[in-house]
Amino acid sequence: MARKPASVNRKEEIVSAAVEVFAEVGYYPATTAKVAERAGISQPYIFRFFATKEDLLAEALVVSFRRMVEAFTAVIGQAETETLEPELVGAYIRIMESHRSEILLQMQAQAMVEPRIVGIMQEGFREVRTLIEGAFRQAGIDKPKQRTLIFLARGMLCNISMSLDLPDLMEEEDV
Amino acid sequence: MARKPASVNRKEEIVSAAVEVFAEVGYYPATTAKVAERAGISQPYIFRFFATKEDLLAEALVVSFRRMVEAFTAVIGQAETETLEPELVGAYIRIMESHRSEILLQMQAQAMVEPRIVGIMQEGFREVRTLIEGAFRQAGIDKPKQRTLIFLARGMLCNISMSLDLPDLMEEEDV
DNA sequence: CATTAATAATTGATCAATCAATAATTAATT
DNA sequence: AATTAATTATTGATTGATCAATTATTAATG
Repeated sequence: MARKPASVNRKEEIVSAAVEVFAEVGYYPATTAKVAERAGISQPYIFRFFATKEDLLAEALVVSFRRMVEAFTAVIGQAETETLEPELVGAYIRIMESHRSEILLQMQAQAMVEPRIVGIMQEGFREVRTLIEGAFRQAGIDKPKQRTLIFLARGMLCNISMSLDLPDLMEEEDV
Repeated sequence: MARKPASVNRKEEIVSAAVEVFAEVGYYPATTAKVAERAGISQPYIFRFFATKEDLLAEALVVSFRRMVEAFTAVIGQAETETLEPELVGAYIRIMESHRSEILLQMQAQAMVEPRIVGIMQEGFREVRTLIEGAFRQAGIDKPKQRTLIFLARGMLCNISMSLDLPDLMEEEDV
């Protein structure tokens, strides 16, 4: 077989492929062979970069939380007090559109029991929560804790609405 | 091996065992052997009642939604308008306490892609949503659609808080 | 030519599902 | 009532497939 030319980003390419495949078929049913195929490399070569499939999942989750935190941080850095919350909502919607697979993967991980994965999810949630609440408080928004809870809760329902293809779930206009 | 005496509830016993085991280790990593052990029967005997492991999952999910709908229906049938919403919240919390595993299983299924499972989840969510919104509307609660969304959203965040052991996530008292 | 990047081939374990056999129960027959 | 026949409930043993992970090789690069 013709060999693939070397790449500096091999590791990132594998993570991106993994996120997609894990989201498409589910982490457990997903095979490392499929991930490799998506990344355009051979299956064993994944294990040059990740000791186990779970390591790969862990890295994918860390990346997805990092992206989210960076997106929110950018908004917080430049939004006016009045528009802060809707802009954070907007940022989340943009992530859901541009990185749907990462959200789908996070959803899977929310129900996993592997201690390592639980730890990463705890850390990710705590970081996001702290960031949002701090921003609300900073902006002088009333009842920041409560507003943060509602913000996160809506996000989680929004995920389900997307994953199960139930747009009605997010309808809120009472006429 | 000494045979187990016949039981009329075999099927329900298997479903209950499956819910527990699926919740404890995850649906995919869970083996039919573990489910059988929990149910106190032999592994192959599961397949007398369920053609596939997925069939068993499907039945478990249907059961879990039925329980939830029944609990909410009972509250709706007897609650005063003023206390309707808090009582529905109370009913949900009681389910989370008494049937934690069913909630954990629903969470897993929220991110699954198997068409059959997606269908069951869609139907379950739609039924719950319709039930709650109808009750809010019936009770003359203002903005029933919006209130339903918030109710469901809180429920979903509450699930995550439970599954990831992050009680802080549901703290809402601003002092 | 030595090092690094990559693949091919293989393995060992796991598990859903099948199949054939047996224990328990019920029904029929004396 | 005892005996037998038929049916149902349940298990033991096995299989065929799948897959993460390892090892041994080969191609590229500087």
